[in-house]
This record gives sequence, structure tokens and C-alpha cells, in this order.
Amino acid sequence: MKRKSVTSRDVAKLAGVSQSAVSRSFSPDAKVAEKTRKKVMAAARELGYRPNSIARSLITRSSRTIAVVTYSLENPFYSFMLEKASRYFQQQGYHLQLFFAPSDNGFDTVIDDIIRSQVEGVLMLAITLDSTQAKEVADFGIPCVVINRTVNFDGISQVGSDNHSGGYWAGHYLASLGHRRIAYIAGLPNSSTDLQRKAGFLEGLAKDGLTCHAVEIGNYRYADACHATRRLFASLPSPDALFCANDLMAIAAIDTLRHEFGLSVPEDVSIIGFDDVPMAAWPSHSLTTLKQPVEFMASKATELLMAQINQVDTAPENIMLPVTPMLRSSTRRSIHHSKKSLKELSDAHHRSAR
Amino acid sequence: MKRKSVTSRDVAKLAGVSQSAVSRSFSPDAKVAEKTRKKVMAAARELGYRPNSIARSLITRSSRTIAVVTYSLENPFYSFMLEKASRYFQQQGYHLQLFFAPSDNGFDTVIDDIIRSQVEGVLMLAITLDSTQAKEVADFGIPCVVINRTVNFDGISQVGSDNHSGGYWAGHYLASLGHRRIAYIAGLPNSSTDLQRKAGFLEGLAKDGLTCHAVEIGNYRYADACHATRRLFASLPSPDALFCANDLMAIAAIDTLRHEFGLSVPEDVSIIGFDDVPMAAWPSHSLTTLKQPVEFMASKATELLMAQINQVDTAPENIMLPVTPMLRSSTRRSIHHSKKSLKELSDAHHRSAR
DNA sequence: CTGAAAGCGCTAACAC
DNA sequence: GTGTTAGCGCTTTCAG
Repeated sequence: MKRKSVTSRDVAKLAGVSQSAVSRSFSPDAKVAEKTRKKVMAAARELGYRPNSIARSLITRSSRTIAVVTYSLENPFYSFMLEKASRYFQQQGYHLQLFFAPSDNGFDTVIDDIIRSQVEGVLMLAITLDSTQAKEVADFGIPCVVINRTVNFDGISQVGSDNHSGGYWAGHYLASLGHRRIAYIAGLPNSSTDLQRKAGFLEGLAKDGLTCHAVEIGNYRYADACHATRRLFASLPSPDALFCANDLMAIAAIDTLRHEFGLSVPEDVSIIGFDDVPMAAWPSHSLTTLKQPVEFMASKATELLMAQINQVDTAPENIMLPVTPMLRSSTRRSIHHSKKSLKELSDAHHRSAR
Repeated sequence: MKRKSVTSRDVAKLAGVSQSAVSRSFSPDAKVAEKTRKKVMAAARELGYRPNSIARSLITRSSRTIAVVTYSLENPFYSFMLEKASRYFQQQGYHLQLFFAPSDNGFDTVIDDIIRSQVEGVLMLAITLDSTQAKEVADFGIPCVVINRTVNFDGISQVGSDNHSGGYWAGHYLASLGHRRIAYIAGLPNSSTDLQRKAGFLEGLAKDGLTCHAVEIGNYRYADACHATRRLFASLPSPDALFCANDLMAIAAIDTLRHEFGLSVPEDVSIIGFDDVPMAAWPSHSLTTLKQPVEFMASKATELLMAQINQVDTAPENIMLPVTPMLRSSTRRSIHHSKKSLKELSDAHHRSAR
């Protein structure tokens, strides 16, 4: 069934016009007599001709493709972003090339691949670029915007949200609720988001004269956060509040505490997340969290990228959007102490330590 | 900073070799003297040269790109699939072009776009193709596999799971638990998965002499399923069990019932979903569901597509994988009646009807 | 092993 | 308006 590919030349022959007439007929804004275009279209339909956009890209030197690179779609925050951005670019007549960062090293290979592909722009979702890598794409004149990661290089735009303030709010708020053993479940070690959220959190704690009770790493993943929670509550005194570097981990913590430790959230432990993914609002978890303006971030990032693509001289921007505390019911309402005695907590601890 | 694009010709000049020598040096399996390749590579590095893969595609007539089209990433089932498939193709040296089906019509435009792009294969995630559309891509000799949707055309491969049996199991199992008012929350109307799951479900019910208590449409989406649940429980007698065409909707139903109607799952209402997405196993919902072998489906689909790309004569296959009931705790254990009286149910109903 | 030459399928001047 | 011509940057015979 594989038909020999039919070219504009074939169509031209059938339609009795020149090859360039065919080309023109398929360009929306070209001067062609309506009559010619009709003839061409008829012939094209008969032969099943479609313009080869690779050839087109080669000569126009524009691929009308943008690359999106991400490291995982487990967090709905990023799959939402991806969908949002994709639809936007698609609407603008761009194609989207999707890359996943290899879990091992080999990210340079991906960059190389992207450059060879002649994409007109790159959108990085939560991808940490070192300055060599950043310089590499910038030197090639490929517009690039990084979402949710700070990059140590001026030539690249970034859009993110105010992680530090968010962390600060979380720390301060938990302290103001009367919590005194406040722990942290960290995201990906050394990711800028984690660093900033944590730093803000520690400051917020410090403002109330507190220090962080304990830290465990959850890598921004549900399963890892379950383990982190177990470690956190394996020794006494256990935390009475938790700040988790994203919602997915906060949800994991809630689930683990409720179902493995028999603890209540927020009665025994208050929990705050970060992102405000859709499921944070679901009544099953009703998670207090810091809302990143995901929709706005996506549109800002895509528009920024488009601007840089369309006007070569657009300067890279560094956009930091505010986060909004979403008070829900994973944090207790006011100062009071756990309804469970220390004895009970200890029992819960041993129960779960089978 | 935008450097004039450097071509193999530039490299050749600097290295003092012919342009074709440069080309050869960048082809992994070409006969070039090691010495020449060294010279070329040095020159290339100096100039920052990267082969233009568009030009390469044009002449080799192979884009090494496959298109993935999906309609939404809200369901983690599909974002998981997407990630899985992407990583696989990336590993095989293929690029991935991502398309979202426009919510309005306009899907033919996407198909046209895909054909023009000269992709070597198409993976459709939950995309309903009519036979005209299917024929269109098949006629162009583009291998295509459709995941989780039946297509009415022989030329295209499909991989899905046994929706009918899954539905049958759900219907029969709920009946065997003693439920008598079993309702259905439907997915996307007229999607093959919904049709098949529903048909199986009705048969499973019929086997026990039951009919479906009520049906509402949830479009496979969380928010829509919340509304569907409200409608289902707005009138008495309300259902005592629910089969939802996917997990996302089942979770929505659980949340709505528990938090808006004050009903218990599974004590008052048993609920079964479909897919077994990761969060179905989270203890917060512990959803009884029908597991689709998502990992296997993804690998089967990708391998099938690869086979068709590599050997032109590979016949399209139609693969149906078995589903597995995952018994968790959103269904009650054995036959007994709701602990709530009809009076209480009525109260709950009025309470929620503010 | 290497260079010269011939395109891949298309767009974009340029004359007519 | 339309055809003619010259490439886009690369791979691939084909001689040497």
C-alpha cells in the first residue's frame, strides 16, 4: 500500500502548470489565479499529494518546531503544563517535539539532538541546566525558557514562582499554629525549587525561634515520600507538622500517616504542600498548599518563547510569579495540642514497625 | 549571538577536506580514515558545527520521527503511557512529535499535519478514528497503532484490553455482593472503551437478573464525574453500588459520596473503577478496579509500531490484553445491607441539596 | 579512502 | 500571474 511519494512536480505535470505554481497554490498568501489553484488542488487531490514539510523547512530554514523537555510526567503539575503549552504552540502552527531527560547522565546527548533538529525554541520543564549546557543552546541562538528551575546563565529566560516566600509562609504558618516539631520532606536534592523552598521554610521557622525538626528526601515522588514519612515518624519524638516540597509528597505523607500510623491530619499532624495540583483540592486530602499560578506560568512561558522566536533581539527575562497560600484542612485551625498522648503516639509507632 | 548557521561545507574548508568527507565523518558507519575524521571533528568543534537533521531527513527520506496523538493528559493512565512510549522511541533514536486532538472538530487538520510531517509512525492514545481518517493515514503507508480505542478499519493496528470482560466482572461482582441498585458512570460517549465496558457490565448484571439502576455521563473526567454522582444520588432510591468507566471518575465518586453526601464507601456504596492508575492503590481511596496492563500495553504498542516501521510488510495486529480485577476496599466484603436506614439516606440527600 | 557531482522536494527571486 | 532558475544542507553513487 506504500505509495511512492508524490511530489509537487507530479502534481504540476497532471495539472499542466509549473512546479512553482503548485508550490504557490499551497502557500496561503501567494499570488495565484484562483483558477490555477483550483486546477492544482484537483490534481493534488487526485494524486493524494501533500507538501513535504521537511523540504519546506530546509529551504525556509524554519522548522516551526519547538522542543519541550521534561524529566517526568508523574507530577500532574507538569503534565498539565505540557498539555497547556502544547496546545498553545499547536494553535500557533508550531510542532512540538517531546524529549525526556534520561534518568542517567546523557543529557548532553539530548541537547545535541535538539540542536541538530533545528528547533526554533526550547521549553524546559523542571530541567536543571548547568551553565555549560545553557551556554550551548544560547550560543546557537535558540530561544529557551526554563520553567521552575533557576539557571545560572543570563542568556536564558526563566519563569518560576516565589519558592522562597512560599517556603517562608509554610514555616511561619506552621509555627504560628503552635507546632514545635516541624519537619521537611525535600524534593529533588539540589534542584533550585527545593533549595529555595527549604531556605524560605527555615527562615520562616527561625522567625519564630524554631529550627527544622528533621529532613528526609522524597525526590518529589509519591513512593519516595511514603518512605520519607516512615523514616520521619520512626523515631520519637515524631514531628507534629510537615512541610513537603510538593503536593504529591504531601499527599503521600497524609496517606501514610493516616493509614499506616493511625494518625489524624490535621489533628495530630499538620501538613503543607506546594503546587496546588488539582488533587490537592479533592476533599479526600483537602491539602493546604502554596498555589503556583500554573496556568499563568504556562502562558507566560509560551508567550515569552514566542516573542523571542519572532523578534531576535528580545532580551531574556527572568520572571518570578507570586504563590498563594491555599488554606484547606490539612492544617489545624488554631493553637491546640494533639489529642493523642505521647503514649498513644508511641504505640502507633510500634504498631507500624512490624 | 545568533551565529550564521555553519554547514558541512564550512567545516570541510577549515579541515581541508571535501564536504562529503565531513558528511562521512558524522555517519557512524562510513568508511573514513581515522585521521580524516579526527581533522573533521576538530574543525567541527571549532566552528560549533552540528549536522542539520532536516537536510539529512530530506535526502534519506526518513524523518526518524513518530507522532503521538492524544486528547488529554488529565488521566494519569495516558501520561504514563506517553512517558513510557516516548522514552522507548527516544532510546531507539527516534524523535517524538506530540499532537493534541483539538477539543472542537478539526482533527482532520491534525492528520493532514502529521502526514505532511513525514513521520514514520503514529501512536494514537485513546483517539477515536473514523474509517475515513484511518484509511487516510493507512493509504499513505504510515504505520499506525491505536491504543485503547477500537477502529473500524483493518489497515491499522490496535492494542487495548478486554473491556467487555472487565465490565462483565464489575457487574457480576457487584451483584454477587448483594447490591441491587447498581449504577454506571459513563466515560466519553461513543468511545469504544465506554461502549464495551458498559455492554459487559450490563451483561454481568443481567446474569444475576439485574438491570442497570441508572446511568450518568462523566466523560472520563474528575469534575464531570462529581456532577454525575450528584445527579445519581439526587433522587431516591439512590444507588447502592457504582461502576465507573475509569478510575479518575471512581475516585471522584468516592470523594463526592463521602464528603458531600456523608456516605461511606464501601459500607453504604460499593465502587469499582477501571484502569488501575497509581492513585487507585493509594490508601486514601483503595479502589477496587480492573487493572489494564499499562506497561505491557505500552511496550506492545511501541514494539508493534517499530516492527511495522522496520518491515514494510508486517501485517496490522489487533491485540486485546486481559484485565485483572484488583480487589481493594472500595467494595464491601460480603453480603449485608447498608448500615444506614432509608431515612438517613433521605436526610443525606436533602442535606446535600442546598 | 576520497572528491566531484547529482539530487532529496521545496521556496523564492527573477524575468516574462 | 506564471514559469524558469537557483539553491537549502545534506547523503550517496561513481570515478579515481
